[in-house]
Amino acid sequence: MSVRTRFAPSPTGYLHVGGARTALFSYLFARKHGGQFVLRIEDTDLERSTAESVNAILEGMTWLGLDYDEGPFYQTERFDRYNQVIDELLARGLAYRCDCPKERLDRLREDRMARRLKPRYDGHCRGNAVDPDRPHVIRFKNPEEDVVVVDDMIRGRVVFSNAELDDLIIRRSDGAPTYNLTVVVDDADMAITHVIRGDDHLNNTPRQINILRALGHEPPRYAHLPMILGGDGTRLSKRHGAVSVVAYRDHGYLPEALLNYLVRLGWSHGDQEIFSVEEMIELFDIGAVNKAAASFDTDKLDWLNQQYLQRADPARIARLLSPHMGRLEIDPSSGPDLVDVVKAQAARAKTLTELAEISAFVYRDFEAFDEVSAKKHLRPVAREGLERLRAAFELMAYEDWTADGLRHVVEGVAEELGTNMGKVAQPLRVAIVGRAASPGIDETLMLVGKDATLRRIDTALAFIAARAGTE
RNA sequence: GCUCCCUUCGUCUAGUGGUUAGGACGCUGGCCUCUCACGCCGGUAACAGGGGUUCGAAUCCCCUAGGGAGCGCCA
Repeated sequence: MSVRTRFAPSPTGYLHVGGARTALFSYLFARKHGGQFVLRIEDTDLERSTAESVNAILEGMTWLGLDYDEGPFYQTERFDRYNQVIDELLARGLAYRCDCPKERLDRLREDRMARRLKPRYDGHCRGNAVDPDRPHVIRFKNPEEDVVVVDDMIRGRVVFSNAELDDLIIRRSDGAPTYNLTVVVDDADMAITHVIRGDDHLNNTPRQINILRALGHEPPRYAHLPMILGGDGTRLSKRHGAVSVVAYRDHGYLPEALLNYLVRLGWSHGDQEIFSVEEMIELFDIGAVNKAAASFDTDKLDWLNQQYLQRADPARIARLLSPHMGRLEIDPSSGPDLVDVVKAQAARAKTLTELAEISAFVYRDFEAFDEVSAKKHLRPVAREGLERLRAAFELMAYEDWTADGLRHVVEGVAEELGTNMGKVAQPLRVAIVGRAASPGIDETLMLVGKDATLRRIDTALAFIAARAGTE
């Protein structure tokens, strides 16, 4: 039988990193075994499910490249099927109608809590003939004896006693089926062989297995993934900044970097840190996934993103960078090829957003010198060097404005002055970039171009003069 | 409260009875160097606690502590 996994989010929010990792692991497992990966939208909670959420989830999946073979299937479109199954359970005496009033249920709950017991429905209506025409819910008749064994691919053997379980509601009084029923029917109908999901579902699993068995199905294999915690070790939430995967895209992260980060959360392969998707598929082993929850560490994600920024095709990075330049109101087509900028800058940024910020100087004059840099490098002693450089640059023809030619000019001026490169290049760098960090001075000059270089040196000389006057 | 799950550097992890407890991020010292970054070399830092079992425990067992999940006409 071919392997079939599924990702089954409920559309009550965006796709967050925890969900994305669950989807990734399901995807990898299916791909590794040559099986299928199914997307199912669990939207039976009409109150909280929204179309925007569905779109956000699909958008996140697409951005990450987690392509599914079937779906998206929507549970709201399968109510007839669920009801058919519930009726069958009812007819076979495996489920029953219950009209216990809320007050009775509340009292039961309080009673049991007071007696230090787990709140649990007592099966009061099991033998009652409840009028089908009066308001009621349908409960599944859970076995009272024995145990249910979950042979989890990550947790190992987990045993639950049926005495701990109660007769759960499978159809609400409004006629809508509930989660534990729909999951089971869908996983069976969709021939899911491996259920990979968050470990918040581990406690639901014995109930689902019981329903599955009542329906005459063999349960699938289960793998319950540990949760992902925020950087402070608490549950992931909006407090932790960008929790939506699409927000990571907007903040300038590469999908392959996020995927790589996520796959290493709870899983590893020796000392390897960098994995392409192809490698993940080849090496991923669900049985080797950790049991303990992991904390999300933005610093490490940043490092990975920088690694990918350096290694990726510059042309592709340039395309992705363009909108980030746009956000700074810069039109890259107005200046040097963005691909050249990417080649010069890629190793210097952690995100596309940062890459755009540190590259803005190529396309437009900066507004003010970085205070610390200017104080250190734009001093009267730098004046003569800048003047000589300016004179030399002015004499250069536009077609000679090359990295090699520019480096010779700067080196030449340093030699004339009998000083080292740093004494000449740093003031020049601050003059044309605005701060003391940029690619090599030759590359930097080349990207900025002759006109802007001369203009900015003039500005810097004026700055030095003004400063000399006030001191 | 009850049931289930979890526990190695700050963080992600390797480790399956004998290791100087390894790697990565971060932090940090240095090298490279026209700056920053990259890269390279080095440092910092962990087996939650207590009992067992064993010649020998991070590894096996028990207890405690701490954390998490579930106990819904949410999923």
